[in-house]
Amino acid sequence: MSTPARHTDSAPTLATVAEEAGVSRQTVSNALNSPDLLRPDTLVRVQQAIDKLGYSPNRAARSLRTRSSQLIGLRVDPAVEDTANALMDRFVHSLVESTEVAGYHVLLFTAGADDDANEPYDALLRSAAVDAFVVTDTFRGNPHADWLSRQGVPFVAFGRPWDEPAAPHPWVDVDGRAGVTLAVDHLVERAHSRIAWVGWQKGSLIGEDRRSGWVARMHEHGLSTSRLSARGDDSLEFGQRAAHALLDVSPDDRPTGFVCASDTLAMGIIRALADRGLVPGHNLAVVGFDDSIAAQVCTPALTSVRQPLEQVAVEVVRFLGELLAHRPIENPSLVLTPTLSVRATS
Amino acid sequence: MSTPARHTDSAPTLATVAEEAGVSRQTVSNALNSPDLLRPDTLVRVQQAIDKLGYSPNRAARSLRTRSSQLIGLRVDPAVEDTANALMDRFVHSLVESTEVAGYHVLLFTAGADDDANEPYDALLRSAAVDAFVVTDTFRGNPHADWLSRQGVPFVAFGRPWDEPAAPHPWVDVDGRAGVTLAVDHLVERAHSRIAWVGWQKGSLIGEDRRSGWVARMHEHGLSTSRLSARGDDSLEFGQRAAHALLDVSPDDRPTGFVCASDTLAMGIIRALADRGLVPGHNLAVVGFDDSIAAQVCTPALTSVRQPLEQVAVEVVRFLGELLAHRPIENPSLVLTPTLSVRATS
DNA sequence: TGAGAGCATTCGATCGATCCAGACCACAGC
DNA sequence: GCTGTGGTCTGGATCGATCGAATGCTCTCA
Repeated sequence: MSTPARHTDSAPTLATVAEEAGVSRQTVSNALNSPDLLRPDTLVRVQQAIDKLGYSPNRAARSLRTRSSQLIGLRVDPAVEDTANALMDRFVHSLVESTEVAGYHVLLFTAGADDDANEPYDALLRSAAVDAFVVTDTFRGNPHADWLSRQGVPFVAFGRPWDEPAAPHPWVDVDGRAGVTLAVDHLVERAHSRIAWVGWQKGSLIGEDRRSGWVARMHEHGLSTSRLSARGDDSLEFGQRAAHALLDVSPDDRPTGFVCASDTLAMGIIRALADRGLVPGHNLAVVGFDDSIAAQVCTPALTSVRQPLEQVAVEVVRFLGELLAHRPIENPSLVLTPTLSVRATS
Repeated sequence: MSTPARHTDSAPTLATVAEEAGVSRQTVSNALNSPDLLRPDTLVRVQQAIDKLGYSPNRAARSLRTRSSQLIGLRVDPAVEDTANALMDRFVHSLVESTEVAGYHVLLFTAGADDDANEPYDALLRSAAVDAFVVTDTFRGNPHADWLSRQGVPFVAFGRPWDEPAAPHPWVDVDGRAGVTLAVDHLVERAHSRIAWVGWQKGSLIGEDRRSGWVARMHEHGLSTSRLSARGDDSLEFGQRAAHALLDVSPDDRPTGFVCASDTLAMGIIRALADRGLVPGHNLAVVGFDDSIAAQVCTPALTSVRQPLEQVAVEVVRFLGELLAHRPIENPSLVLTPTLSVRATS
């Protein structure tokens, strides 16, 4: 088997393999990159030499020559502990798996303490450390997308360019509006008619999109939305306050169902209900958004809209492949539909 | 400002900068790597040329020559959605930040569908894609550590080598036993005397370590541990079953406090209490382990042992630095102490 | 028989940085 | 004046892969 401490020895190179197989360096290179160029018997001979020596091409050398690092940059923001961040975990896992299938790896970086949040993107690209980026900004729009586009930086976004629907870069997004529609339908089926919305400020276009699903579907069901909407920041505290405010009205006006822009807000509502000695379930329902781990393990378990992150990752990587191969993408945008994970709170 | 589509043009190289500054390539290289070798006025001239051209050294070329990629490999396991996995999120963020300060980046990879889980490590190292690894296996021991050590692979572990305390590689770990001790003390202060342990099977050495904190501290307080312990897998369902079993005894024998090996188990206990119409708080207490997001947002919010992951990451990177500089590490192991995040369930 | 086509393989140059050895210069000491 | 020393800077070789052009070879067909 392998010698101990082998990794302190010098590794075999193309030249080593070539000598072992009795061919030239280029032939070994071809055996790896375009095997169909070789005569079958030569290919076998080279393969045996490669296996015998345990050879793997040096990525730095290949990268230098081909001008491609086979790395995809992904920015991870400073660790804010909330449910949305935990959501990224699922996405990152899927992304890593998908990129590997395509022969790439994922490189993580942060914005650092720098004033200019674009700087790290530029630096990584200038030094040819990565071939492209995956940009994710799920809460508000993509502040970087615009700048990156103008700079000619290759990237694919998770999240659509709200401010500029005709943006040229490829993107994949989840239909938040459709997700909320699912939630409303679900509560209507459960005989709820006064269904409230607890979401984000008007500034968040994602928030407005999700909210629009509530407004539209409520009206389609012939239900009123008046005085049933609350807007604030994405915090448990706001969810809690909003629920209390919505419930502090005459009994007939009280909502019996809550649809939220995030699981964090939904958790706040559950806490507000607990403050009042209430538990969501049959008569009172709460639906979150993101299907975070917290939604799954809390008691009672939270019904939540689940984004198909695995599929998002796959599609993002597909776009990346096209982009890096300089193939034109006929339809560089894709909207996927979420599902509803029904649990105890509804 | 910068020209649009600049990244499709060819980037400046050392030679470009050298010409611009009227010096040789080597001098530019020195300006970057050992500025003290240059005369101050030359350094300024070179710096100006660098700034003017917006030059960044090509990582592939540097990596090829210096035989160092400045990348640290980190394996992310297939996305199992549980509270422990979310914990890694915090660690990864901190790790990325710490590595950047040290001039490194983090590269993610998976074990893939391969039979041999060591293969990806070997492949990345053979191809010189990474300089070292960070290995994390928080649930059971480090199955890879042994193999990696024998292969001479440079790595630092988060989690101590339970099966071989004298293992030669550097590692950083959190004192789970001390964390549980904190939890027990906290409940004793709150006047609990029948405090149960809900943890993992005997096979898990981490689990045994945590449990030993409970056993020892209970006895130090002169409290009995008999018939107050449950062991099973790390699932909400087991936590729930265990709590029911522990409570299905005569009233005098019932535990009033629960200390758990994980937040997942604690969530199961909370659910079991809910099944019985009980809510943890004053008379009944539950303490989790990991301080996951779920612990923070569920209702009632869960008291939990918090691992100092940010500090772990910093120390791991410090060890990595020493390791890669081939400096001997006098004391290559470090145990950090967790804290207790006190919330509503206690 | 010899020109031409097609395939398998080889050779030299190259990507962009750093290593290494040595050149140049100013200044001190004998 | 000549050697020695230390601080600066330079040019060529090198890391290990791929690119591009060219070679040798076999086989076909006039």
